[in-house]
Amino acid sequence: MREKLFQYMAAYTNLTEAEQRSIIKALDVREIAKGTYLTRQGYTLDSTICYFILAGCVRQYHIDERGKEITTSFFTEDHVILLANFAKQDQTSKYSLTCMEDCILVVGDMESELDMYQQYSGLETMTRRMMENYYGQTRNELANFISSSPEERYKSITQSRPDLLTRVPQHQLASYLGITPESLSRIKKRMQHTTSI
Amino acid sequence: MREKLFQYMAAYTNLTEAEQRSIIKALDVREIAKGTYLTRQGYTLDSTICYFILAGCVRQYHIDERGKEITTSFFTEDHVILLANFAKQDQTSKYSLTCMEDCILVVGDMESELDMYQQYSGLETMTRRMMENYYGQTRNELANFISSSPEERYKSITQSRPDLLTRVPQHQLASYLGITPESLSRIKKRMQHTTSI
DNA sequence: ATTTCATCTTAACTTAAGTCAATGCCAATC
DNA sequence: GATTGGCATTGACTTAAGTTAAGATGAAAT
Repeated sequence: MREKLFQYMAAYTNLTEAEQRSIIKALDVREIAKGTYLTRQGYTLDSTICYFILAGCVRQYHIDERGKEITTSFFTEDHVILLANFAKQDQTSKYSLTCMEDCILVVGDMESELDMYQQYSGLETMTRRMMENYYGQTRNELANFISSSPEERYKSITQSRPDLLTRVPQHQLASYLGITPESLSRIKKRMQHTTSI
Repeated sequence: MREKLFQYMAAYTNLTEAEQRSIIKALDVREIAKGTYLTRQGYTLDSTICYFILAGCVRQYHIDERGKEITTSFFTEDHVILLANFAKQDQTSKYSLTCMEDCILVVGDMESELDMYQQYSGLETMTRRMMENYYGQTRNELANFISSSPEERYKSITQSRPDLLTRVPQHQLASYLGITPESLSRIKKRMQHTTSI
């Protein structure tokens, strides 16, 4: 599974293969069981921790003021989660993170990565580029969400992330699209009619 | 105006003041007139360019398939724009960027910044941290947008970015909230009633 | 086999946003 | 001062999403 990291890193780095190998060897790769929580809303968190998803699916959600559960992200293969972004001022977590499947994650500690950046000068460049990319992707995701209606969002996700349709329950997917499960049901029904003509 | 950069950089860097000064001196700071376009939808763009906003407001928008203009970002003070994220495969721009006010921007070229990273070893660390932050902020923005209704979004923006309410026309703000100008009008009217009780 | 539970769907009804058209407002221009 | 154009609001109407409640399905548990 570590092998997957080579392909991924290749796009961002000019580190030598030897360097890549020793970096990857040093990484903390963990298998984490379905149902495990990486953090829970309201719990104090270690904001130096980050995750890179090699395999599996991690759901981000929270319970809002009215007691409703709202899913705001599905992190899957090649996605990165920075717990720093989950922290409120008091260092408790705004969101819960739960593994929807058995996952294989690289667990990173931003503090100890600083040592790695010292050892491998190209590594921080790689990380910077990756972050620039994640930033951009997320801005585009946001732009997409703003510009489209619930129905368009659903169509769009069937294109961009078709795996999600089978990997996660519909009511969580609905929530992630900003609508109720009932609305998603209706949208799918509407689409059956119009696409079969 | 360059002075503002010191304060901002301080939060991300351990560069010496002398280093910071020479970096800032080397930056390309430009005054750009209201109405200027930084890029236009459909035009070929230079995806190595990035902007840091020292003062002013830059609007991101596009014309959708039905010919409607949709505003998807307002970049203001301390925000960063990476044109790389605007590029389609053919290097034309998905979005237009226009200055809503006279702006003062740091105009960066990601290529030539590589030289700077060589000269100042702490600079890339600073950029990496900034990008990690932007990534996180945008993920939270997206989570916020997903979790809230149009009315909640409007309330939320009056808290988080009250300046926007006066800086940009209402119909563009409405679009940015994912609704029509008419709906925004009604939301404001509703709120007058309920808050005055 | 039965129960339990979660999930998805359907229906009836309410609410809010979209649409279309008209009006008022203001600032810029001639 | 009259006119134009852009913007914000309002009203009437349509459409779609939210809400509530009731079934249908299926998988897991007993």
